[in-house]
This record gives sequence, C-alpha cells and structure tokens, in this order.
Amino acid sequence: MSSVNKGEAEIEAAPQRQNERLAVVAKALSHSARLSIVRMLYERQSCIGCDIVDEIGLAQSTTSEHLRILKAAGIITGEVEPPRVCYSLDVTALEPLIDFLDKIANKPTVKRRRGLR
Amino acid sequence: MSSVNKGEAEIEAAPQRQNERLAVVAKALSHSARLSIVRMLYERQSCIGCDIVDEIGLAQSTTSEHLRILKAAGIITGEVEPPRVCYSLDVTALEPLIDFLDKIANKPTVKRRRGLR
DNA sequence: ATCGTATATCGTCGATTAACGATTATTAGA
DNA sequence: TCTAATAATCGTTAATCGACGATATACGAT
Repeated sequence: MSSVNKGEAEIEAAPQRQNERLAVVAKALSHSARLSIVRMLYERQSCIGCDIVDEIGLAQSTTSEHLRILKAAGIITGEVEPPRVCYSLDVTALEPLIDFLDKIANKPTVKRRRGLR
Repeated sequence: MSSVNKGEAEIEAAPQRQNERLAVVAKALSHSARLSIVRMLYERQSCIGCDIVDEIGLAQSTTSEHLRILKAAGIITGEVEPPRVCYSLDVTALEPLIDFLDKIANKPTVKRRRGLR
C-alpha cells in the first residue's frame, strides 16, 4: 500500500466520504428553523441564545437542539459567557458545499471560465 | 391591505417561505446516495435509471425513491424513453441555495468585493 | 447561601425517512 | 401474443427526526 499508488477501493471511497461530509452540512441546512438561525447570525454578526429562542418561536429545548445540530456540522460556534452562549457563524464549514454546488452548476468560484455561453 | 404597504406579518413571512423552499433543496442534497446521483449526472451529462441503480448499489426500489426526491426538489428531470427513463440535472433548482450560501459566506457571485481580506 | 437567568440534557411521543422485497405497469422486440 | 427489460408503487420494518415539558447545570448577583 504505497502512498503513491492508491488501491482502487480507496479511490472509489474518497468521493463517498466527501459525499457524507457534504450530506451532514446539507442536512443541517435542511430545516427552516435552522435556516432562520443562520440568517439571524448573518444579519447580526453574533447572537445570544435566548434571543434566538425568542425569534424562532419554538420551545427553548427544541431551539437548543437545532443549535446543537448546526454546531455539530461546524456551521456555528458557541462561545460561553456564563450564563449565556454567544453564537456566531463559521462559514468555512459551508465552503465544501458551496464549491460542490458551484461546480455542479458550472459556475467556478475562483476563476470564471471565459467564453461560457 | 394595499399592495403598496405590506402588512408586517407578510413581510415577516416572506423569508420564512424562502427558508422552506431552500430547506427542500438542502434536504434533497442531504443524503450521500442522492449526492452520488447528482455527481453521476454531472460527470456524464445524462443517465439511464438502471445505470444509476447499478452504480449506487442500493435496491432498485430504494434508488427509485431517491430519484423521486431529487425530482420533487426540481434538481433532476426524467425523460421517459420506454421502458427507460433518462435523467439529467436541472441546475436552476440549485441556484437559490447557491445564492443564499454565497451571500452567507460573504462571497457575492456577481461582483467580488475588493479589499476583502 | 440562595435566587434568577440561560443552556443543555433527558424522556417521550408521533411523524417521517430509508431500506427492502414483491408487485404492477409499460413498451420494445421475438 | 408472449417475453424481457425497466421503472414506479405498495406494504412493511427499523431507524431517525422534531417537538415538547421537565429537569439538571452553571454561574452572576443579591
């Protein structure tokens, strides 16, 4: 198993693992309450949990669960300022998904191809 | 209720409806088998259903269900060529999500801001 | 030391999802 | 007309999700 010549299985598995990572991020974004949270954190640049609870309009425990899912996907971070937690976006977690979608939609992010269309 | 002056509730509801539409697309992309299908359709530009079944490695009925979900989200279209169906990507369905993510990640698609970083 | 605030966690419930095999169209070709 | 190929649908099962209230935790302030 040299590092130069990867086995076929390994080559096949690579996009699969990538798909799984992308799926985690997409799943975190697949609920409107979580999208509301992301929007909120985008508009104000950071936000205290209880404000999110108020704005989302779900129970505190439910909102906390949504925050947990977003945190698990790396999309937000929470800095504890007892007894509060100050949440903010970490957009680096979105980049693999953005790159994937840009590629699929034929819109390279970095260099736009000339002569397209 | 003039059309000039929207009620507050209506203004509030607009992003909510938008969130729900984005959530549908994100949910369709939140499973690695469905991402595999999207990747496949990106690499070859279109594809017959049974080829997808072979490559995905799930049961025909399961794969069919994943295709249905992608179709429901508008991400793929299926042209029937009995007894086959030829699937292809429709990237326009991805654009609202791409625009949203670009905005969130502070990377405007059209004009890149200068002096960033 | 107690109280109040903000969060996280637990347990529970119903709804939804993912997977499968079996069955049912649908149509081209023998 | 019969058969083979392909896809969709149905019924079932196990797992996961989303929501809630109740409870636990952590800490500042009184």
